[in-house]
Amino acid sequence: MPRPRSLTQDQIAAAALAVIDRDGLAALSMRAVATELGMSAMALYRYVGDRQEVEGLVVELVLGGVDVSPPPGTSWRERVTTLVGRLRDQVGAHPHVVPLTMTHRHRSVGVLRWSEAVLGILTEAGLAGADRVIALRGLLSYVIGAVQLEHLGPLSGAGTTVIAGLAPADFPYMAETAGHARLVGADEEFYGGLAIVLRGMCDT
Amino acid sequence: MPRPRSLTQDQIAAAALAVIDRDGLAALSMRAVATELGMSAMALYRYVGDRQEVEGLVVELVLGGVDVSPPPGTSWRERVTTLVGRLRDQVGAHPHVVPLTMTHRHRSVGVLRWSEAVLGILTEAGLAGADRVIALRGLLSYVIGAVQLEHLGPLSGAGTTVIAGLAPADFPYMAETAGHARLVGADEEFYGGLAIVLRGMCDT
DNA sequence: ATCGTAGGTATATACCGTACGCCTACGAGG
DNA sequence: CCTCGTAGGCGTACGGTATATACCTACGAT
Repeated sequence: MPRPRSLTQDQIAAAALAVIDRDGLAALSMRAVATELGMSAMALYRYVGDRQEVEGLVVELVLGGVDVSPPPGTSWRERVTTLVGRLRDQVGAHPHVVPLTMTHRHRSVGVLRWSEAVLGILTEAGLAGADRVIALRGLLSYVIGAVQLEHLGPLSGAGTTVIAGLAPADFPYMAETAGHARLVGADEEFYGGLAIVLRGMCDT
Repeated sequence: MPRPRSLTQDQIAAAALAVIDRDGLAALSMRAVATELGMSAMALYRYVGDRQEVEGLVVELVLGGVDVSPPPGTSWRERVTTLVGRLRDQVGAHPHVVPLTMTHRHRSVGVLRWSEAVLGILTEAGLAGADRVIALRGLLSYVIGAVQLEHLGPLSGAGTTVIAGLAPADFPYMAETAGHARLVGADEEFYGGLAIVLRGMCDT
């Protein structure tokens, strides 16, 4: 065989992630990734078919790094909380990737492995059939939404500006809540919401 | 004053939404919106500063259309369920807009009005202070995540393909769950998950 | 040493957002 | 009624994007 491959897809993913972490998601382009790798833009197309595929690789790199071995010797709720927390931490380490995780989540085997682990714990908790399906999807929904809310919320404080500038009298509850919200940390908020979901999931 | 404005921002938003609904989100461009309105691309910049602003207008158009008047004469859980359902329906009517709602959610007064209404119901339910903050954010997280899971999941069945093709023996729970999942309708799944969140939110 | 495969690059196309400059339609003041 | 200034709308141009195509070339097996 002629000329061995000089690049792996992981290297491409790592280069793309480096670009995103450094310059933001908008800076991700085939040219930028190629430059990061010291190659021509078109050279990438020997390894990926598409820009979309590069994005998928980045998501896989980020989401695949989650440790899905459940912590032993604790209650099922604590174990799920740990797995959820690890997912959150991994995404939180690369905030700019958040929008990508959404678009490419469904093709990630990392998410699949994570879901499999969570399903195992839910099964131990006594859930089965449709209840278990709904519980997993509910959990996934919460995590996806919460992570996005956390990282895409106050982008440059624009959200707060809208609240502050727009007739506080018309939004009395929001105004009051905003005061409380400042005192609630991100962790407390995230794990508090998670506790709500876990509490409602089954009786035991 | 010379020459009255011939366009409102709502017309631009409607045109952009029409493009998105017809040709998908990727087809959204200043040129496409302008063509939809029968104008030159640059004419839009008399009314909008930016492509981002157009996107914001679309989100506002979609999210602002949600009726936030709580249905009378029912329990607080039912009322929240109704408001959440209306939000889901509105977004569900324009699935291609989902990724935009995420990016521009924080600047939407529609979301603000919706949150205000939900907060009112939560207050009646006896929630206050940090609990209420966490409950609202938990609810928002669930809705955001669930809507995305619903509309961005099996994009052209790619997700299912991954599950099916990838060693069912390594993912026994996922394989089994997939069977159950096919029998659970989207509505059942969505409102089932919502019920979990509402159940865990407070005791009464 | 040679040859075919496949890596890498250079070029070209089509599209994008948008800065700039021009023409012109229009409403108010004389 | 006529004129004038403002601001609407458009044409062009620039720099960016993804990617198709065609080419040269480095390499490993023969």
